[in-house]
Amino acid sequence: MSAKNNFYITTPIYYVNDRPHIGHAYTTILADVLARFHRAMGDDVLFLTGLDEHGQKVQQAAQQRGLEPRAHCDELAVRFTDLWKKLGISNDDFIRTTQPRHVQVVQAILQKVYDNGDIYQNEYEGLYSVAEERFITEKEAESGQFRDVRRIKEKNWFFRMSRYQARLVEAIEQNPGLIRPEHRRNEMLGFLRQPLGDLCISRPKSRLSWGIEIPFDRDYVTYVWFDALINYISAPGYLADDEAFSRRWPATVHLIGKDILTTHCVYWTTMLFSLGLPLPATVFAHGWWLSGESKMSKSLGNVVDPLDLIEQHGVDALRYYLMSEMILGQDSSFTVDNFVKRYNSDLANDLGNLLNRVSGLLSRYFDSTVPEPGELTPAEQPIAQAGAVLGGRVAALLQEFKVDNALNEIMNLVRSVNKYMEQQAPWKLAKEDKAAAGRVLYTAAEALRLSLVLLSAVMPTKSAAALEVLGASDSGLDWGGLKPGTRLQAHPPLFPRIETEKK
RNA sequence: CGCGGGGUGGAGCAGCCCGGUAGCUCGUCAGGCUCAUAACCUGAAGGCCGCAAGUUCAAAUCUUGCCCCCGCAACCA
Repeated sequence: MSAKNNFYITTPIYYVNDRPHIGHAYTTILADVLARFHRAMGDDVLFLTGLDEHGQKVQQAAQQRGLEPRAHCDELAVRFTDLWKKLGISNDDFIRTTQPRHVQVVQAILQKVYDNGDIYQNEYEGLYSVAEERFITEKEAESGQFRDVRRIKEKNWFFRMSRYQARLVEAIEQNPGLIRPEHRRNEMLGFLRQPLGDLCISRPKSRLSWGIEIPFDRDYVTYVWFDALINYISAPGYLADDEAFSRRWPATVHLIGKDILTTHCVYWTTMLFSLGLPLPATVFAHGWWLSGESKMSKSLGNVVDPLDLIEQHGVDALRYYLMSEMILGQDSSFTVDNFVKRYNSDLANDLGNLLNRVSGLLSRYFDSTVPEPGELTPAEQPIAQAGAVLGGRVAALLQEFKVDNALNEIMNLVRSVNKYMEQQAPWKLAKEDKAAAGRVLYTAAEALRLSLVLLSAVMPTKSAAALEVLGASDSGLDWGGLKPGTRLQAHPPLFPRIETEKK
């Protein structure tokens, strides 16, 4: 048995104080695309996502709804898992921080870190908002959005994060791939130029009861982030299944939004240092979806619900749009207008229409059967060559998280096939030189097949459907996967054009 | 001088590290084709590459200064 490469990818575990929105969907789809691609390449994949269920805001959200926190979480958990099902998410595990398997590990880790001497008791002093019942940051206080702010002191437990600052800086400097994209890495290095304080990791039960009890002090529960981050190791079996854990850890990539960079690059890494565990290979922070020009936020009421688009145009179209439109590591603007444009030009006009052209011509002139490829002429060379190397190019780009570039590469092949069809005009050739027409149609169909195989990670449903039309369901990335003599299936348009009203 | 990223035809991006015809997708206009989902193909218009100075035979690309936009500045998920 050959050892398969471990590919362990995580999304953040989502905080259940609100229902899922496009941001959650994006991160999870991105992880899903990478997971599917690596599975197809034969890697041993663990794709983990889940929910972060403890903490103040969950407690408050539950209270407002007149529910017990657990009942509130259970209800929202269904919303998330339902959405993942609709989005075609192929996660291998789904962790909830209230699960015993997680709680046990968190408590064991707290004890372990405490025994290491990395946890100590001290007074926490900070600005406290009586109205919000929580500590707020200087910046939040300056915003003037909090009433009854006063400076108070509170006894708490602290994690000796400062002890690992030098080691962390060294790790980041020595490993350019640890934090990506690069400007986020710079951001963290800049942040770490300041002395790092210790992290307050407890909350007194008197003001927050919904959390994991600290094993050596029952008057406190664990600060949510200390609890939540541990999911990345509790799920694959830390302290529970050594064999499985050693196979999985360190994670290949933690996929996160840019808003939780510090928690992952500073809190989490120093926690791992304290535990004596290696750091993940990569923490990748993507940008945000903006609604037009402005940030998407509940208070602005401009949050896009992914479900609406799925119902209207299908999951794969949404997945394709999100993956192709978001430029690596940057913010992107989400508008229905852009969605429609991209759908029509890429999916309907270029890809779907090409399938129609090819299958229509094969139906008319070749009795819906894949013809013989024949001898390739100089006209076919560029197509065949591009097709042969495309898989490698896509893999290399995905390695760099350049999903948008990878999709563009694939669509370039599709576009070049449309061009090739125009130049070769198999609908004319069919009447004069049947073999030549067969060669052209075989080449076009084969390039299309390859494109579809590579698009499978992004559009699993539509790609599978189209490959079935070509009778090439489980074909690979080598040129020539399409077998002459195979019968084509009839099919409706793959991506019906979205008709927009004329202006 | 807190740290960092960015300003390229109407929109979104690439090119900048390793100076030398400014590229791609969408949009606009014209033409072609007619196998196809009014789809496809070809061509054109449209840019003093944020501003200024410098280095150089030559700068979007290197140097300096300035202007503007954005992110970070922790214990909030």
